[in-house]
Amino acid sequence: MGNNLTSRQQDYAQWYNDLILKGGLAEHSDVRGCMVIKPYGYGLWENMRDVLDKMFKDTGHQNAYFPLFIPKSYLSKEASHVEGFAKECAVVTHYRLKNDPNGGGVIVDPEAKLEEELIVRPTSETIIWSTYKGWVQSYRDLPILVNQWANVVRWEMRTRLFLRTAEFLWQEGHTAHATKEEAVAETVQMLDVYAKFVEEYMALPVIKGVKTASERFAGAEDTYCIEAMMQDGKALQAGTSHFLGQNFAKAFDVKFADKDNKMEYVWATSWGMSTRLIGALVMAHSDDEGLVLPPRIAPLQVVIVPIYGKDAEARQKIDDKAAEIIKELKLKGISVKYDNDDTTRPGWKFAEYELRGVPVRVALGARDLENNVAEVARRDEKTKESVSLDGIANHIENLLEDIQSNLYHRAVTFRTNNIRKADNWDEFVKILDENSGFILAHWDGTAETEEKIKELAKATIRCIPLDNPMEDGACILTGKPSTQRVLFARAY
RNA sequence: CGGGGAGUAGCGCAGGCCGGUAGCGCAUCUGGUUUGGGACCAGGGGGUCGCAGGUUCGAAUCCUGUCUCCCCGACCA
Repeated sequence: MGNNLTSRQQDYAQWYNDLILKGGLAEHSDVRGCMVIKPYGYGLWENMRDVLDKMFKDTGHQNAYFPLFIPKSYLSKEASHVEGFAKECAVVTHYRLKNDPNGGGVIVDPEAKLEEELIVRPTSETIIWSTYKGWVQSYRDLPILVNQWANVVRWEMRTRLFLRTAEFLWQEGHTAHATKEEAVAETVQMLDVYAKFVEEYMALPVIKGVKTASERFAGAEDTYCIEAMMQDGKALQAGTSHFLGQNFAKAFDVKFADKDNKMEYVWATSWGMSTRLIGALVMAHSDDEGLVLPPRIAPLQVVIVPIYGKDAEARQKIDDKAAEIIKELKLKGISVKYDNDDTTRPGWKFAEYELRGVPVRVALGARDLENNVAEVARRDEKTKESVSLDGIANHIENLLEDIQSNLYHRAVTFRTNNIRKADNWDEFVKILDENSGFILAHWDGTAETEEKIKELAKATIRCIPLDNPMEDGACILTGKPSTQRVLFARAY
């Protein structure tokens, strides 16, 4: 054996990198901080995208597309928004190249300087709200429920495949509403959509909550989030939904006449989920043998490996039986590959498909056919069983669902075992150092204390959980009174 | 952007201190035997040593610059 993967124990960060690269999801590009998403990784993204897209449409949203470039002046129209993004913007200053008169290849043509520089979108609120201004006159034009699938660029200092890249793929929903209540309801609804998607399809339990002021999106009144736990106990934000109040409507002067013919500013939301979630998926379920992918979004759900012998006739029988099984599986909408490539041997294939996280593997040999069985192996638990060929497609269909739910429950158990309460500073620090994971603790509610804790313990408030029970207590740092525990963790 | 490490065949690495024209394992190609957990035998191909300068009769090796990646910090989805 020997898959040359770094184990989680050895070096968690290296293990993650190995999985992404050797699992065939992505690789580094020639451009700093950018990655190439390979077909297998993109297949994963397509499945995630398709499911979410349907969920968006089922909640009344439509897709649209806005430009990659944003005039520089737009970004500065909303004060906290520009402050939040200014430090990581790529800027287009020229529109033409020319041959270097000194023979040094092509150079930027200094004659072709843009009058107004363009920002490559780090997010699209500004360009969208400047557009919405023209779309809204009356309450009858509302709500606007639009989503776009796009790439965005944030010039990050330090990048990691999927988790943080300079360019990434995402979706961003941007909605406009007549009332505050409606906008808040939309914000919460989309948070629920994300939570449902991540839990039911990614098999990853999340905690829904609201961000503190300092962790809030630049330009938002409230930022809601779902937080997931990785196997190293660190938190990863899996999706965000923002209630933007009237901030962008005011910045871009988007008003509407209500039923009483009074002019009002529009209420806004925005919400996003990105390719970063692929990183979360990898870190949540995979093991030292490779990727472990939830069946519902795995690019390939089942692989069938024939075990050939010398006998050509027996070989044909295996192919025929495999074709039958494949036909049945496809009728059930299950994706399946028959790997009868004769240049690699079965053992090699077993290891390879484990590395790639294919949920179910079926091995079929002459010996099996004699007994009317096949060997069915599940990736999540790495167990094998002999299954009768009669009704094997049904068996596999059930097995896929079982794997999906097992992954989810495994992740829930892990998270439950790694959420702890801390009632004073010593406990807090001890848990972070010895156990990691999430910590529920009291906080006095001030940004100063939050900042101090971050500085001292490198842990941040991930969120104030929704439906949080009220409980009197004392802040773990200052001892000042607090009415509820908030969720702390070290985070990606 | 600061600190540490690294770039030599598709992948993983040795060689470097002490300069003399590049090697190992895996992969690949051909032929054969094989096939129930990363097969074996025989033969073959593949590298401007990250890039650009410099020193030298001669540079993978020494010097300078530069780019990229990884790890740890500061910043963020």
